[in-house]
Amino acid sequence: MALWLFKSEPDVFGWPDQVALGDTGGEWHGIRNYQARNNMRLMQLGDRGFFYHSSIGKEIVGIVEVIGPSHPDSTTDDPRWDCVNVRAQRPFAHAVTLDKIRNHPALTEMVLVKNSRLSVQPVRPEEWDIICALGQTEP
DNA sequence: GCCAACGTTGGC
DNA sequence: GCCAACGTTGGC
Repeated sequence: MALWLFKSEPDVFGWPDQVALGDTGGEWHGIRNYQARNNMRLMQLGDRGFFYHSSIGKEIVGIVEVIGPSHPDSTTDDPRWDCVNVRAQRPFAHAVTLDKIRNHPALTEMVLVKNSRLSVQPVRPEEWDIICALGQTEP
Protein backbone atom coordinates (compact mmCIF):
# COMPACT_ATOMS: atom_id res chain seq x y z
CA MET A 1 0.00 0.00 0.00
CA ALA A 2 1.39 3.35 -1.03
CA LEU A 3 0.96 6.72 0.64
CA TRP A 4 0.20 10.06 -1.02
CA LEU A 5 -0.83 13.64 -0.48
CA PHE A 6 -3.68 15.37 -2.32
CA LYS A 7 -3.89 19.15 -2.39
CA SER A 8 -7.06 21.14 -2.77
CA GLU A 9 -8.12 24.71 -2.24
CA PRO A 10 -10.83 24.48 0.41
CA ASP A 11 -12.93 27.29 -1.07
CA VAL A 12 -13.22 25.19 -4.24
CA PHE A 13 -13.29 21.68 -2.79
CA GLY A 14 -12.45 21.11 0.87
CA TRP A 15 -12.51 18.29 3.36
CA PRO A 16 -16.21 18.85 4.20
CA ASP A 17 -17.01 18.45 0.50
CA GLN A 18 -15.09 15.18 0.42
CA VAL A 19 -16.91 13.96 3.53
CA ALA A 20 -20.24 14.92 1.96
CA LEU A 21 -19.57 12.49 -0.90
CA GLY A 22 -19.74 9.65 1.61
CA ASP A 23 -18.45 6.12 1.19
CA THR A 24 -18.88 6.14 -2.59
CA GLY A 25 -16.48 9.09 -2.79
CA GLY A 26 -15.74 10.77 -6.09
CA GLU A 27 -13.21 11.54 -8.81
CA TRP A 28 -10.09 13.50 -7.95
CA HIS A 29 -10.46 15.28 -11.26
CA GLY A 30 -9.17 18.48 -12.76
CA ILE A 31 -5.49 17.60 -12.51
CA ARG A 32 -3.66 19.02 -15.54
CA ASN A 33 -0.07 18.32 -14.63
CA TYR A 34 1.89 15.33 -15.87
CA GLN A 35 3.76 14.59 -12.66
CA ALA A 36 0.56 14.65 -10.62
CA ARG A 37 -1.21 12.51 -13.21
CA ASN A 38 1.63 10.01 -13.27
CA ASN A 39 1.38 9.70 -9.50
CA MET A 40 -2.33 8.94 -9.79
CA ARG A 41 -1.59 6.29 -12.44
CA LEU A 42 0.63 4.55 -9.90
CA MET A 43 -2.14 4.37 -7.31
CA GLN A 44 -3.83 1.13 -6.34
CA LEU A 45 -7.01 0.34 -4.48
CA GLY A 46 -6.47 0.72 -0.76
CA ASP A 47 -3.71 3.32 -1.10
CA ARG A 48 -4.20 6.23 1.24
CA GLY A 49 -3.44 9.92 1.10
CA PHE A 50 -3.41 13.04 3.21
CA PHE A 51 -5.98 15.70 2.35
CA TYR A 52 -4.18 19.07 2.35
CA HIS A 53 -5.85 22.47 2.27
CA SER A 54 -3.73 24.84 0.17
CA SER A 55 -3.95 28.66 0.19
CA ILE A 56 -6.54 28.79 2.98
CA GLY A 57 -5.42 26.96 6.09
CA LYS A 58 -2.30 25.36 4.59
CA GLU A 59 -2.76 22.28 6.70
CA ILE A 60 -3.41 18.57 6.48
CA VAL A 61 -6.91 17.90 7.72
CA GLY A 62 -7.70 14.27 7.02
CA ILE A 63 -7.01 10.97 5.31
CA VAL A 64 -8.59 9.68 2.10
CA GLU A 65 -8.59 6.19 0.63
CA VAL A 66 -8.17 5.35 -3.06
CA ILE A 67 -11.27 3.38 -4.07
CA GLY A 68 -11.12 3.59 -7.86
CA PRO A 69 -8.16 2.93 -10.15
CA SER A 70 -6.77 5.45 -12.62
CA HIS A 71 -9.23 6.18 -15.43
CA PRO A 72 -9.98 9.03 -17.87
CA ASP A 73 -10.95 12.32 -16.20
CA SER A 74 -14.66 12.83 -16.90
CA THR A 75 -14.29 16.61 -16.87
CA THR A 76 -12.31 16.71 -20.11
CA ASP A 77 -12.23 15.08 -23.55
CA ASP A 78 -8.46 15.42 -23.62
CA PRO A 79 -7.19 11.82 -23.43
CA ARG A 80 -4.02 12.89 -21.64
CA TRP A 81 -5.72 13.42 -18.28
CA ASP A 82 -6.62 10.65 -15.88
CA CYS A 83 -7.78 10.56 -12.28
CA VAL A 84 -8.57 8.18 -9.44
CA ASN A 85 -11.58 7.97 -7.12
CA VAL A 86 -11.18 8.65 -3.43
CA ARG A 87 -13.34 8.74 -0.33
CA ALA A 88 -12.84 10.33 3.08
CA GLN A 89 -11.49 7.86 5.61
CA ARG A 90 -11.04 9.89 8.78
CA PRO A 91 -10.37 13.46 9.88
CA PHE A 92 -7.34 14.57 11.87
CA ALA A 93 -8.06 15.35 15.52
CA HIS A 94 -5.70 18.30 15.02
CA ALA A 95 -4.84 19.75 11.62
CA VAL A 96 -1.10 19.69 10.89
CA THR A 97 0.00 23.00 9.45
CA LEU A 98 2.57 23.57 6.72
CA ASP A 99 4.47 25.70 9.21
CA LYS A 100 4.69 22.80 11.63
CA ILE A 101 5.85 20.48 8.84
CA ARG A 102 8.48 22.98 7.68
CA ASN A 103 9.85 23.28 11.19
CA HIS A 104 10.02 19.56 11.90
CA PRO A 105 13.60 18.30 11.40
CA ALA A 106 12.47 14.93 9.98
CA LEU A 107 10.07 16.44 7.45
CA THR A 108 12.32 18.83 5.54
CA GLU A 109 12.62 16.43 2.60
CA MET A 110 8.87 16.15 2.08
CA VAL A 111 7.70 16.93 -1.44
CA LEU A 112 5.27 19.39 0.12
CA VAL A 113 8.28 21.36 1.35
CA LYS A 114 10.59 20.78 -1.64
CA ASN A 115 8.09 21.15 -4.48
CA SER A 116 5.14 23.03 -3.13
CA ARG A 117 3.42 23.22 -6.50
CA LEU A 118 2.96 19.51 -7.10
CA SER A 119 -0.69 18.80 -6.33
CA VAL A 120 -0.56 15.00 -6.07
CA GLN A 121 2.60 13.73 -4.47
CA PRO A 122 4.11 10.67 -2.76
CA VAL A 123 4.63 10.54 1.02
CA ARG A 124 7.25 8.33 2.70
CA PRO A 125 6.05 5.92 5.41
CA GLU A 126 8.14 7.63 8.09
CA GLU A 127 6.71 11.02 7.09
CA TRP A 128 3.23 9.53 7.21
CA ASP A 129 3.73 8.22 10.74
CA ILE A 130 5.18 11.48 12.08
CA ILE A 131 2.35 13.55 10.64
CA CYS A 132 -0.31 11.16 11.93
CA ALA A 133 1.25 11.48 15.38
CA LEU A 134 1.24 15.29 15.11
CA GLY A 135 -2.40 15.16 14.09
CA GLN A 136 -3.19 12.72 16.89
CA THR A 137 -4.63 10.38 14.31
CA GLU A 138 -4.13 6.67 13.76
CA PRO A 139 -1.80 5.99 10.80
C1' DG B 1 -2.48 41.38 -4.35
C1' DC B 2 2.24 40.43 -5.27
C1' DC B 3 5.72 37.73 -6.99
C1' DA B 4 8.91 33.70 -7.19
C1' DA B 5 9.04 29.19 -8.86
C1' DC B 6 7.73 26.13 -11.93
C1' DG B 7 5.47 24.02 -16.07
C1' DT B 8 3.94 24.45 -20.79
C1' DT B 9 3.84 26.24 -25.37
C1' DG B 10 5.44 27.47 -29.69
C1' DG B 11 8.75 29.77 -32.85
C1' DC B 12 13.03 29.04 -34.72
C1' DG C 1 15.89 20.35 -29.50
C1' DC C 2 16.53 24.88 -27.50
C1' DC C 3 14.80 28.63 -25.19
C1' DA C 4 11.95 32.83 -24.68
C1' DA C 5 7.40 33.99 -23.55
C1' DC C 6 3.59 33.09 -21.20
C1' DG C 7 0.36 31.07 -17.72
C1' DT C 8 -0.49 29.05 -13.24
C1' DT C 9 0.25 27.89 -8.55
C1' DG C 10 0.67 28.88 -3.97
C1' DG C 11 3.16 31.02 -0.07
C1' DC C 12 3.61 35.36 1.86
